[in-house]
Amino acid sequence: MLRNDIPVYVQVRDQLWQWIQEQQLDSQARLPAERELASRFNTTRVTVRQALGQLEAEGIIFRSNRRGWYITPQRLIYDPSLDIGFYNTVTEQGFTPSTETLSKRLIEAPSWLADISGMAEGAPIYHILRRRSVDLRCVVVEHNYINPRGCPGLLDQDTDLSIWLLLREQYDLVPGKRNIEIFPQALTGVEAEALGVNSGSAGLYMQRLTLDKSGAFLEYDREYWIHDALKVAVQVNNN
Amino acid sequence: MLRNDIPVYVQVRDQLWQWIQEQQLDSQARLPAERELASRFNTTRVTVRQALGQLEAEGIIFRSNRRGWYITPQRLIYDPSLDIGFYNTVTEQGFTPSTETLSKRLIEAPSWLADISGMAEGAPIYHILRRRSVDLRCVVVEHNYINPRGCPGLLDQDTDLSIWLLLREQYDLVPGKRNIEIFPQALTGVEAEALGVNSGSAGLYMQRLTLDKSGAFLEYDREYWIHDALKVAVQVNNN
DNA sequence: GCTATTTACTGGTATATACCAATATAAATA
DNA sequence: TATTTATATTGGTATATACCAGTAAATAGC
Repeated sequence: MLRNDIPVYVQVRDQLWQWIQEQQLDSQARLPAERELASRFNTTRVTVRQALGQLEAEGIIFRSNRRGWYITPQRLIYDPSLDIGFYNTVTEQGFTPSTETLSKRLIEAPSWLADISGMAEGAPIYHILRRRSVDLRCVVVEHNYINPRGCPGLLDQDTDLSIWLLLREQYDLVPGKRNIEIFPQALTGVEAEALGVNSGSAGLYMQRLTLDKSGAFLEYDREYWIHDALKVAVQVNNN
Repeated sequence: MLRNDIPVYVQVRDQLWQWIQEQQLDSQARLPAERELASRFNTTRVTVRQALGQLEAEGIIFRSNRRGWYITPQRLIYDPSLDIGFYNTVTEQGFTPSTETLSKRLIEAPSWLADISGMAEGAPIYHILRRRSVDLRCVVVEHNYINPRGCPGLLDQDTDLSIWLLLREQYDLVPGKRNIEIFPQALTGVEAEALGVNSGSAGLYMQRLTLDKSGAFLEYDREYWIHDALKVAVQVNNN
C-alpha cells in the first residue's frame, strides 16, 4: 500500500480525503480521533497530525479546541462592496447567523484612526466589537468605528443585527465610496481568543473605509475571518 | 527565562520575532539554521519548527526549499479591479518584477469554462500560463483564458509583459464589468510545484471574469498567490 | 583558472514516547 | 431528577532521535 517515493503524510492526507468523500460526511461531522487514525493508517500521531494540518489548510476540515476534527461547511459568499449585511447574506444562503456584541462604547479617535478617517485625533467615535457565527461556528470578529455625527444614540440600539440597516433606516445614512483591503493574515491575540482558535491559525483580514455621498467619513471596519469560512465576491464596473 | 504557563513554542516565536526586529534584518535576509536556533533556545528542532511555522503563518518569514528561512518582503499592494497590470504595479512600488510564460496555446473551451464565460463548449479560447516574481521571489501562478475574437494572433506576441496592455494598445479592447472572487486556499499540485513551495502551503486564490463594454466575454483568469505576498486593495463606488 | 566531484550543511520527513489541559462521559451524590 | 464529582478521552505540547533529499561550499582534478 505504502509507496516509497511519496511522503507518508501526503498518502494519509489523500486517503483521508478520499475516505471523507466516500463516507459522504455531512458538514460539521466529526472525524475519528487522531490515535484511531494513527493506528488505522499504521503510523504515528505526529504524522497523522501533519496530514490533518494539510487538510485544514485546504479548508476540508477544521478543528474545535480539544474536541476533535470536523468537516468544514461550505464557504459563505460575501460581497464587501455592498451593504447587505451579515445577517441577510447568511440567511439568503441557507445558513443560520448569530451575532454577539462583545463591547460598544464611545472612544476618542487614536492617531492611526484619525489618519485613516481624516477626523481629528481625540474626536469622539463609536467603537463596536462583535463576534459573528454561521451555524453556531464563530467565523469573524469585527471592529466597527463609526462617525457619530448623523447617528446620535446609535449605541443604545440593538447592534446584534445589521448596523448598515440601522444607519439606513433609522438615520438615513447611505454609503458612497468604499476603500477595501483584503489579505491573508494569521489570527493572534484577542481575535484568536474571541474566535476560539489557536494563536497563529490562518485567517483572512478585511478592512473597509466607507465615506458618505458627500465624501465625509462614515465608517471604518476591521474584520478578522477564519480562513476557510468565506469567499469574497466583488462586482466592479470601471469606466 | 522560561515560563511554565506559556507554551515553549510561543515563547520561541515571540523571542525570535523580537530578535528579528532588534537585528533590523533586511528583506530576504537569512535566519540562522534550525539546529542553531534549537540550541540557542535550548529546545528541540521540532519545537523550533513549530515556532517558525507560526511566524510563517503571520507572514514574518518564509522558507525556501531546503535552503533556509528568510525575512518576508513587504506585501505588494494590488488592485484587481483595474487593468494596470502586474509589471506596472510592481515597479511603481519599487520592486523588480519578472514573468515567465510557462505555456500558451489555443484550447477548446471545457464545460466549466463554457459555463463561466457563456461561450459554447469546445469554442476556441487562448490559454496562457504564467509565473510571476517580485525581486526574484515567485509570488503567483496565473491562468489566463482569453476570447480570441477581437485579438487574433495574440499568442504570437510577447506575453512576458502585460496582457492588458496588449489588449488595449494592439487590439483596442477595454474591460467593462468585472466579477472578482477571492479566498484563502492552500497551494497544491501544479501551482505549488510551479511556485516552488510545498504542497499544502497557504495561498490566496483570486479569479476574475471580465466582460467588454458590450457585455461579451473578454477574459477569465485564475491566480494562485503566495499567502504573504500581496494585499488586495479595491476601490468601489456603489450608486 | 576552470570544471567536476566530493563533502558538509540545510530543511523535510518519520518514529516512539510522554505528559498536560480541556472536554465529554459516566458515576456518585444530593 | 438534578447536580456534583470522578474518570476516560481528546487534542495540544514537548523531547529525543534518525535518516533522507536537496543545496551550497570545499576540494580535487584538469
